[in-house]
Amino acid sequence: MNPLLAHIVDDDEAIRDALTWLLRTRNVASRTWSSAEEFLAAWQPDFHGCVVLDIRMREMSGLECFDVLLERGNNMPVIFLTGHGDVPMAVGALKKGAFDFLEKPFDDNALVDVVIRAVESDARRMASQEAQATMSSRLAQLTPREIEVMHLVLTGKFNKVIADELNISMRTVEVHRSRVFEKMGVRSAVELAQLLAPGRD
Amino acid sequence: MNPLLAHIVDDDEAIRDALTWLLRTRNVASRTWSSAEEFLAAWQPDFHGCVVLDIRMREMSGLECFDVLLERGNNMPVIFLTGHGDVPMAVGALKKGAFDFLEKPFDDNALVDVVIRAVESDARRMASQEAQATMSSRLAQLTPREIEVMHLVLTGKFNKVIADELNISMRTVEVHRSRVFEKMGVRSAVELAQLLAPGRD
DNA sequence: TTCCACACTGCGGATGACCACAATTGCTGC
DNA sequence: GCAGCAATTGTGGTCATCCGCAGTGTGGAA
Repeated sequence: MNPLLAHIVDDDEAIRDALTWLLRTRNVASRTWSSAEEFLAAWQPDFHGCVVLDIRMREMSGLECFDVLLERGNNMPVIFLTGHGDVPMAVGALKKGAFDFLEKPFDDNALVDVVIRAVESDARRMASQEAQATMSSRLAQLTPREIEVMHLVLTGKFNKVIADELNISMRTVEVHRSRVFEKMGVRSAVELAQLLAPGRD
Repeated sequence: MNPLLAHIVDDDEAIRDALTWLLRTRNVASRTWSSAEEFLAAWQPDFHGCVVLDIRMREMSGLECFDVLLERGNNMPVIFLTGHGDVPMAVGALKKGAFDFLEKPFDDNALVDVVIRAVESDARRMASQEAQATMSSRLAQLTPREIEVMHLVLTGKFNKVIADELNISMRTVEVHRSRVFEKMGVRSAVELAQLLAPGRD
């Protein structure tokens, strides 16, 4: 259903092939690109899995490619490979959010383990992001006034108080409140609060 | 009120003094130790600020010291300094949660900037941890039955339904519910949900 | 102009939440 | 045994919520 997938960006065909083969034996599919430019041209916001990125490549380097991905809002974990890395480079990459930073020659199993952790991490991210997308689409259905009322409801205020603050009648607040519950698919203010505040219990 | 504080662990007195002086000019206080052992012996769970940790020291290394801190549940950001670090060492430290990893010779201003970011980050952590501690102490005051009822209340169920599920009368549920609100310092189920689900809006 | 979404309001009733008053049972510790 | 806490239940009343029914007004789209 959700195939594990690694995006391999390296200008060395031997590395690409070796990695692809290695990952296949561990049940992870691969897509390969021979340059950062090529990968970036193909990249879409809905890409999932992880990125294995060689640092030293002709033209655009892996680090530059990473920066572009960050600008574009990429969410996939990025694993760097390098033969000539130094400490500041590794530190900088990790602090920017890279998933890992491995030096060549690397242990095959170690790399595959890292890739698997990365794709699994991405799968978890996708799952939580999906729930969030549902929320956003529901919130988008609310009228401005409904959103306003919803926020006040979420503070635990009585309808009477909300009515006073908005200078409208209690009945109107009730109507908005009811519509909010209906559109958000909940049956009480508590459920709404839980929905808008995930990760609990 | 909350003095910015750096814990400097380095067996080179010249470095300790230089760092202390540098930080003082930027309004950050320092405490210094000449070995990891000495620092660990003094360490208390309520230490705050940040740790500046040299990696190569006689006896216990900075990395070993870091591991001990992690076991003990240290929360302070740890900044590593090293003259002979390598990439795997830096990557390992950062993935374990180190705040930064700097190579000597380092730029004075850069280090001070990092330290300041670290102590500020710790101050934020302390603030949120404090709120969480308040929560925990309040939750600790609840009886088992009250906690049980609270969880059901937080699902948005009616008192009647909760009563059925626990095989008790509605009146009893009301009493527990009321005590929960009282002990948790809230006035409605929505406020309770907000309290137990921070970081929203 | 007609239709429609949105905001607004009132009335009255059913249901749920909350509370003061009052009380019983069981267990723990002095 | 008695004090104290936790859990339990009932009565009766007040306040809040929820909802159907009914209606007004406004601004934008067809």
